[in-house]
Amino acid sequence: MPELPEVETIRRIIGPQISGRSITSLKIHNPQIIAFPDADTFSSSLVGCSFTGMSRRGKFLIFHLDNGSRLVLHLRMTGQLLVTPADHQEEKHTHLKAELSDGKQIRYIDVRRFGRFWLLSNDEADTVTGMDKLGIEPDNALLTADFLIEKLNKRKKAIKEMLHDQTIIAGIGNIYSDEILHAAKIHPEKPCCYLTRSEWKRLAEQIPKVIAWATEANEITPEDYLAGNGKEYRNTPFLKAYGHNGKPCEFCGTLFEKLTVGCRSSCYCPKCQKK
DNA sequence: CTAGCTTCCTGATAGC
DNA sequence: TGCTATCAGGAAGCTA
Repeated sequence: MPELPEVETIRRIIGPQISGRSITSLKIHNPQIIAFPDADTFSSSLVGCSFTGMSRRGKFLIFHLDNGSRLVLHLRMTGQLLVTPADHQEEKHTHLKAELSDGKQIRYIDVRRFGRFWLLSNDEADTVTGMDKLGIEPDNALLTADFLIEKLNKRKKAIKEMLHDQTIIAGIGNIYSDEILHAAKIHPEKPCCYLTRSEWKRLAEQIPKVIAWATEANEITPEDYLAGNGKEYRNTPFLKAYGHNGKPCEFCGTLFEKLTVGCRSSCYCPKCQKK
């Protein structure tokens, strides 16, 4: 379940390890992970390309190539991205392996195979990946109480569900919606149309704050990242709300309770986050 | 336009 | 011990 902070961590770790290297060969073990174009075209187009850098948009990772095309990856639930020495022990569920010009390999591992790759030539639009529909990044200065009110004030849906809507703010998933709502002291089930102005204001403040904090908490060396096979770096031990059912709230000591909101598990403090 | 439902997938865990 | 049921959840695609 990598969300924005985890995806950003991956970008910071992997980006410098691939920049300037080219792909000398590529093997796709499971074509299902290639969303566009077909696996054969994907493969033959990539071989010989050189990476110029890596960026991120919401939960999408974007590899920039020297011929102007972009390799896009969404990790969904269980995707893992590694740069490894050639002789690194191969993980189960490795679906793609690319040899790099420096002798290392890029590997994509995904237990549940929800993750997807796209290869966009330089004239291909973002409609192919759906990135065109993404909302603003959490650190965008446009993210104010007024922005949230304009987008969400009339909606009846629970605020927790709306935080997951990637077309409004990109990058928030189930972990950080719990963290953000706890930090902003808002009940996850509260319908958007009942939020007060001061609650919208707290949300607008806490969204970038929580995401920035989590990104820093995630910091890791490339060595430790590889040792954990690209999945054990996640900041679960630092979280303050997600998965804290039965544990005390850091603000008031009240025990967290569990709730299902829109088919998603949710932890909240019943005293700080009143409905 | 919104809302609700289903699909994809495997591994960990709970219950019997 | 060994089996089955449930849950984890991001996002697309569908219907109403």
